[in-house]
Amino acid sequence: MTGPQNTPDPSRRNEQSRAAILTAAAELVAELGIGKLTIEKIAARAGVGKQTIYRWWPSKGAVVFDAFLAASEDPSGSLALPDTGDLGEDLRTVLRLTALELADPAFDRTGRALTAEVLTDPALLRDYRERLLDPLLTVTRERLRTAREAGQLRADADLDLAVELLYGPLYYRWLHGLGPLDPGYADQVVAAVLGALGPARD
Amino acid sequence: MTGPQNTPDPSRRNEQSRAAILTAAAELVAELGIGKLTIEKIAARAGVGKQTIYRWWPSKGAVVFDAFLAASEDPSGSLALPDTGDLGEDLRTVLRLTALELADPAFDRTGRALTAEVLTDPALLRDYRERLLDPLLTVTRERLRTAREAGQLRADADLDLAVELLYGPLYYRWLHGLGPLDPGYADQVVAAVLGALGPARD
Amino acid sequence: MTGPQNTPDPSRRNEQSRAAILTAAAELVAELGIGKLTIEKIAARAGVGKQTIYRWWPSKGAVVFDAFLAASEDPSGSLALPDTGDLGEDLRTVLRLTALELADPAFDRTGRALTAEVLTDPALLRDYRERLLDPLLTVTRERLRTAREAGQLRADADLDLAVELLYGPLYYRWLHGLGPLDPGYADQVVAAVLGALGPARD
Amino acid sequence: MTGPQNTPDPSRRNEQSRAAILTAAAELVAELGIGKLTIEKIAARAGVGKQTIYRWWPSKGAVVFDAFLAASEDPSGSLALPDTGDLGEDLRTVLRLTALELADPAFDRTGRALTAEVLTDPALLRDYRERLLDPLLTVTRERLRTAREAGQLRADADLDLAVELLYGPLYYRWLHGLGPLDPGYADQVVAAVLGALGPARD
DNA sequence: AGTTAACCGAGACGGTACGTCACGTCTTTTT
DNA sequence: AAAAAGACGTGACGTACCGTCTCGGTTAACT
Repeated sequence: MTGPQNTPDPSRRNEQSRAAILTAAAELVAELGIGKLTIEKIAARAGVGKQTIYRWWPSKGAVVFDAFLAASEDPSGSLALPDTGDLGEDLRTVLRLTALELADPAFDRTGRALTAEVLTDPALLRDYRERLLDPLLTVTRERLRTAREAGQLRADADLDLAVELLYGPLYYRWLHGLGPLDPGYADQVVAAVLGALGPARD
Repeated sequence: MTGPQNTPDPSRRNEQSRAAILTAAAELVAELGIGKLTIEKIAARAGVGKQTIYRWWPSKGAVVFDAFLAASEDPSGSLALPDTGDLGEDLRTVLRLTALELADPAFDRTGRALTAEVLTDPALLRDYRERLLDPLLTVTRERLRTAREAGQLRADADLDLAVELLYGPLYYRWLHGLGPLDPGYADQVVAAVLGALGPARD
Repeated sequence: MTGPQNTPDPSRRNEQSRAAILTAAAELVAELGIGKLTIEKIAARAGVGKQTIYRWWPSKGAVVFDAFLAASEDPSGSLALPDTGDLGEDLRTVLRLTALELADPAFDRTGRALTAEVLTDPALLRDYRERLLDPLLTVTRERLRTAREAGQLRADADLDLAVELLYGPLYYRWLHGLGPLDPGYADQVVAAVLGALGPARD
Repeated sequence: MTGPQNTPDPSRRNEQSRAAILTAAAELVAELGIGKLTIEKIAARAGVGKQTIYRWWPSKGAVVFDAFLAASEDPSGSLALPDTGDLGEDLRTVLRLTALELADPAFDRTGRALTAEVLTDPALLRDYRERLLDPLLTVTRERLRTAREAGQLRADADLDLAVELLYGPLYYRWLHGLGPLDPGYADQVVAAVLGALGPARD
């Protein structure tokens, strides 16, 4: 699923095997971390031949990534930010949730492993962008655009910059373990961004 | 060097071997990336026994990290931000340099590999914090503190937040390949931070 | 063909596939030897599904053996030794031809591979005996019997022994690479057998 | 041990591992035959890494052959034929023993497997010749030479031929399962050879 | 003529073994 | 005592084939 590189005819694919592999991968990455995870262990746990994994995925990282996606991808297909009319409130809601997820110890190991994998493998990064990151950034940007049109942001506010100012610091703090990722921090970041890009105050 | 845990008597250490190992590691990580790098290849290239590496370093990542440090650590021992009196100018200088380094394709592979390693190995992260990141954040914070005392930032500006607002977006953009890391972007970030935390405009 | 054990209805068999398989097997065994030969390669070269091979043959050796037979089996169905009336001359003719074939480098690899297969697989050995070896030994024995009745061999000559004295040494020399398999050697063997079992000389 | 091709420094070899490997190979070939025997099973049974096998032997056949040799090679270093002065008696002794060994069902499987391996692998055949077959043929030839000098064989008897006339038929009968390998058969062969190459009877 | 059953090509599947690589430990010899 | 060298047990790699199993598609033979 990760890449449409040169996989065989997908219509002949065994759906049970695919699901068993993703389940096994998800369990094992939580148990062992990605470093100790091996294709052989995934195959064994899934009750599947190794070749069945190699046939459909190009790398260990791709399997794990798919397993992660299978669990987290919004099945409804649509990702949406709240829009109460109050930009600050909406952004606080989103960033608080983001902070909460990053702060979850259960997420930490998997998240770091996946991040490391994604940063290091250009193909995975592309996939990650397309399937998770870009959609998130886009809906955020759209929420900001609505706000800008409503005069809640400066008319010349750069929305790409705004988005990175929102998520970048959280991510930075999380990866480097610089401090607590609590709702207060999320609020601080939102306040700073609004202070920087909100309507002129004089 | 990375882990001062329970290494043997360092006074008997062979300095030539140490240097050869770090040089070989640096070369190999540039040639192969960290994934294809192995202790055996480092030993072979350095003309050194494997045990000599295992004796002094706890992991492959630690060797690479040391090799990276040996090349980049400020030998003068002191890291400093410029202080021209104009905070904006000084921050632009620093962030432009940071952006320049991140944008350097030669740095990209090594930087990503190292980042992945560091994020994934708590011991390495600690080391990275102590020897590279914290000093950088500290000098930045100190420059901001000076500025705050000079009235160039709000009196209630949170300096930890400020630092993360500065570096976070660059890092975020770099890791995810979201856009160009050019001087203009650095300037935008600085402007936003000053807009958010600068003295009240009314 | 090899095993009439429990194969499906032979009337529905696709003759083109059968021929393509035997041809492919013969080519591949010459190119690769029997060790590197695989059912999958035969199927691929013959443009045939693997199941079509498994349906009709019990083992790789059986396919190869059939391929060999298809090429060498006397299609006239009758194998005969010359009978000029002079036993020595007739035996020399046969053994010289046998030596010639064994000495042919093109035969060497295939012959050895097939021999190894046959010696090792009792079912194949049975087949080999029935379809190739026994007929040969029988006609040889019959020629000797005629000669014995004509007084050219001792009346008490053991014909089974005689046959093995004729073929055994050639085979032994060939398999072990003990010396040249030339007409002279064939003649020597014949002379020895006639010396041993010919009519008493006193 | 089989081939001095490009193995590492033998002085550093672990003798315990070597012995364990040969023992395991011998046991397994008797239990499973050579076809079902695998390097992995040998390694597992011997409690040894696969690499330790690959380091010292070039092929599965070579290991098995070494195992066979280790068990059967005359440790005294000298192989000898009896010499009672009566050639017929001495040859009967040897051929009867040979027939006995070949007829032993316990030897049959291993012997056939080994023979197949040896016939098929030129390097193994060379080894087999040098270490087992040639010494046997040589001592036999020497016994015949002594007899020829004593006038028990024709002066012009070809000793290479004689040797092949002795062993060839036994081997032929054994490999093809043509008949019983009993002392009587051995005696018949000896009688024939003496009849052919013994002193002229008129 | 329509149905049915077998063969056929293709190739995915759960497995086993391959031969290689690197791990981290160890032993031997040299410096 | 540290170091170069490298054999060792371990275990994972990614590949090759095994023999079995669907899956459509043809191709007889039998209603």
